[in-house]
Amino acid sequence: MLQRPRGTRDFLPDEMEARREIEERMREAARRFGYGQVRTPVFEELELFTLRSGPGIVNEMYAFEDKGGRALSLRPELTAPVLRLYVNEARVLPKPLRWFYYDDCFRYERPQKGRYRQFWQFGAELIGADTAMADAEVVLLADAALQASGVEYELKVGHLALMRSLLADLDEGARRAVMGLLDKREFDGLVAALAGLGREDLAPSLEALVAATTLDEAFALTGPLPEEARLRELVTLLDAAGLDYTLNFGIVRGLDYYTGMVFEGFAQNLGAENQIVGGGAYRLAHLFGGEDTPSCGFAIGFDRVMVALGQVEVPPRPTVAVLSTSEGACAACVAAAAFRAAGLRAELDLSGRGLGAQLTRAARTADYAVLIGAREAEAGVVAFKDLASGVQETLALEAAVARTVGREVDAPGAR
RNA sequence: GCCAGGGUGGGGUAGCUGGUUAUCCUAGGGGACUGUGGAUCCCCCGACCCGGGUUCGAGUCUCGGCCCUGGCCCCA
Repeated sequence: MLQRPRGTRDFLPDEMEARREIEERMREAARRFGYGQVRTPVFEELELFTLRSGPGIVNEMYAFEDKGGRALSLRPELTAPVLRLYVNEARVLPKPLRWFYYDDCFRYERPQKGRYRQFWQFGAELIGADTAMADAEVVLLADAALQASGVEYELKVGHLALMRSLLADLDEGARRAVMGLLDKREFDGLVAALAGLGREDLAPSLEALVAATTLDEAFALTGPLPEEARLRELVTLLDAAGLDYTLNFGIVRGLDYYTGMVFEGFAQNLGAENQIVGGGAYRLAHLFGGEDTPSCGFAIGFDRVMVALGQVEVPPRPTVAVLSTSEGACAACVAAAAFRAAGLRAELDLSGRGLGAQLTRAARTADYAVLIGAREAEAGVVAFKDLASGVQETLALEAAVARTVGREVDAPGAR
């Protein structure tokens, strides 16, 4: 038997309902911030991603050559494609651009909890704004989307300038190594690495910076920096907005194009892969041939949010089972159409079995049953049954539809 | 790429010191039941991941592969 490719998943209707529900809540959050959706191709020129992330990532990508010999790859992330879109198509649009996206990405990695080879990202990019308020807006949108989903998580906000100022003397390779160790809180390794560089003196202040939880603590370690005023303003804005977060200057965020503010969010019960959002201010457009444009964005690991949420309660939609004998088949189709037109879910019974058997099935899957046999068809009425209460009435079709519209559905114990 | 634990009907499982027709639950189909409820009863359907080895005989032991789950690495 054919198998689904490794690291991919199939989604059945119940799970899709839950995913669509959460997607819709995030989408609505973005809309309320004035963000519009963009969509880019599922594959791009390979170079787009190596320009952003370095040649080393080719191994982790679904890279391939097409029949014309072009080096392409399924997208492993969406920030680079969206910025490529901006450079290609949208350079002259009035700034700032407020865009969001929800699409699938592909990485050739070893699957584990919350990590799949095809996964979905919900994210946003704010392009062409370079103020503390722009930074704040992006963090607040990320939080709004996650809050709307209902996931419980911890938000950490930081700024790269502080750590970089402490490491300003180191060459790039050493700086990367040190930042990587700090990101993982590997202080023993850090001390050893600094010793190898002859800079043991940095260890205390670096460890203190990672532990710092206030701006005053952090800037006491670094001294005054040009970024200080904007960072202080950002914190003031986030606090005024009532955001629940902590400051953390140990956030590294991998790559060099992040320029200032950075943030990450972590959820519980996710095992080793517990980061559900990451973002920050960056400059990327110039890599793709555009002007050097300040941008800020984030990406939410949608599948991880779904794992962290567990069961998602989707508002029930009343279902009408339309049951009929052969004499009532035509009337049943008409009745189903009337319920559908009223916004209900109407399911015809296709079994051709007796009404008793049809009702047995309906009782498990529906909230209401409409029965149309020879008697009802002849009289031009329907038998309308509320499956929760057991009450049955003989009504004109319009009256039966009216019985269901706007009515709350009780606990779906009948399902 | 590395490590650990796993793969038995669609889902969940028993069998694991090798031995007749592989257990049970559930789901699915049919019937009792051709106009009224989820019950009950009966019947049916349907599985040992793949390949090699040991053996008279392998779901069971052994080797390799594939896949799953989680962890390491990585995490744009």
